[in-house]
Amino acid sequence: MRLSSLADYAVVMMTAAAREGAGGRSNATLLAGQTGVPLPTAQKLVSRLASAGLIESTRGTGGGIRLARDADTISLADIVEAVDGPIALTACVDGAAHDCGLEMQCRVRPHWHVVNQAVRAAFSGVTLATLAADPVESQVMDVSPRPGVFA
Amino acid sequence: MRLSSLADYAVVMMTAAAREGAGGRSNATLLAGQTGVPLPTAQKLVSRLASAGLIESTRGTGGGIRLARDADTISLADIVEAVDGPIALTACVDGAAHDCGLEMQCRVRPHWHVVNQAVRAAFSGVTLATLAADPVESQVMDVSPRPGVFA
DNA sequence: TCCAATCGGACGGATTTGGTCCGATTGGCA
DNA sequence: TGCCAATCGGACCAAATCCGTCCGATTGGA
Repeated sequence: MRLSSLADYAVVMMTAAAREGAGGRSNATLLAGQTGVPLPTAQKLVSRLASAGLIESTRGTGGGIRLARDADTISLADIVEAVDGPIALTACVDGAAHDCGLEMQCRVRPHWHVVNQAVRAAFSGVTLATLAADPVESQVMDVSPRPGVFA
Repeated sequence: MRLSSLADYAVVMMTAAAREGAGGRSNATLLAGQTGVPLPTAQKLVSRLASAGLIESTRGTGGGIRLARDADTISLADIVEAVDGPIALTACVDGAAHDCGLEMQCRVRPHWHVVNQAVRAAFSGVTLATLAADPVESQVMDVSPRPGVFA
């Protein structure tokens, strides 16, 4: 039940990218410097995030990356799935690969689907805009929904 | 974001053990036969589950294992944490080990705590009694639209 | 007292993950 | 128009973790 390091890094990098503003451009080298992620790893993540359609990348001199959508339309689930693949607690829940090996008419399986959806909902409920918000406010009261909260 | 195979097996085995009834005794060999889990692996799991206090094991001839508590007081979170360790999405959320490596005053960290709690709640909400219940009932409540599928 | 049955911990192999490097592509500049 | 610099994109390799197996320790019955 632990998130992969790559996914963790990706979230941090996307948060840094979001702080550049809507049209602000950045690049892998810059993000690596801001976040502390090793540069080669940052490059790999940029590649994956671009493939998933979360960021747009332009090559060549003066190129860089840019958020493909607004920050409030990108959820934590999007980022994690872009790096780690679909959020699937067990092999049963994702469509493919039913080589469960366990003979019996698995009684547990239908329940996994419910749990999996709950987990995914927890990730989908957090947007990148929330993550990029001022840390002071979010640090003090996170769960309580104060009125007029940025985002 | 995938559960370990060991944890998956443990859930299946605990479900099988719960179907033995409150005071019903079983053993690692029997559970392995019922669930399809390889015997050595089943033994390892029994060991861990006993250490966590979820089951009580007695050695010697005629020994075996037995649920330490009622099935409705054992949650999915208990089983998973007994095998995989604490449910912690990142290294930040579990108390120890703050060797994050990332310099900056991590803006993302306070949010991880919220997500982690939500995930843990999803696991805590499902009891072993629910898992051991008649699959027909749980199947109806399930999202799976097609009738009479599984396996 | 001996024997059989069961749990408990230790070891080795295998798959996945994470990190690094080099090539392909593009825009700017002389 | 040709060259060069900067950037992304994919492939390779090492490391760590996870899974499966085996053997020893312990206990109750005959």
